Amino acid sequence: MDDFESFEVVYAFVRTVPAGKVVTYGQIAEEIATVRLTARMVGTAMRYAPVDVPWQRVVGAEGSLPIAKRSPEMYRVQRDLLEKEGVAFLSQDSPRVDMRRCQWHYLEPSQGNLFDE
DNA sequence: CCGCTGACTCGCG
DNA sequence: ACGCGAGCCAGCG
Repeated sequence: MDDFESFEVVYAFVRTVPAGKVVTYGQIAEEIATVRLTARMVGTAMRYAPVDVPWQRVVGAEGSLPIAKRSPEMYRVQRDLLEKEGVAFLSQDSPRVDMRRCQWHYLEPSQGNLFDE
């Protein structure tokens, strides 16, 4: 899988996501305007991500972990990595990241301080 | 060129 | 809340 030159921009983007924060597949596809991407393609890019790319910080819409359906082992790995970096999950059984606290925004989230915490 | 395949997402029952 | 089907589009045989 060395033909995915366009995936480099995706990897570069993911490398900017700080530990403890996450972004979604759709968000990446949306925020990278230099190349046309779909969430599915971002998924493929993550599957073949180089070792220096924190792939675990890319999650599904609403904080889900889409890999869970295809591979329970990978789900466990991703969840462990995220919890180790301090990412909060909504509950033990529900595999959902607390997006309100952990989603990382490349652009300004908005001008208003939302609910804060 | 055609058809199938996804670390996805959204809308509907 | 949850499964299902449809849309998505670059790669690959």
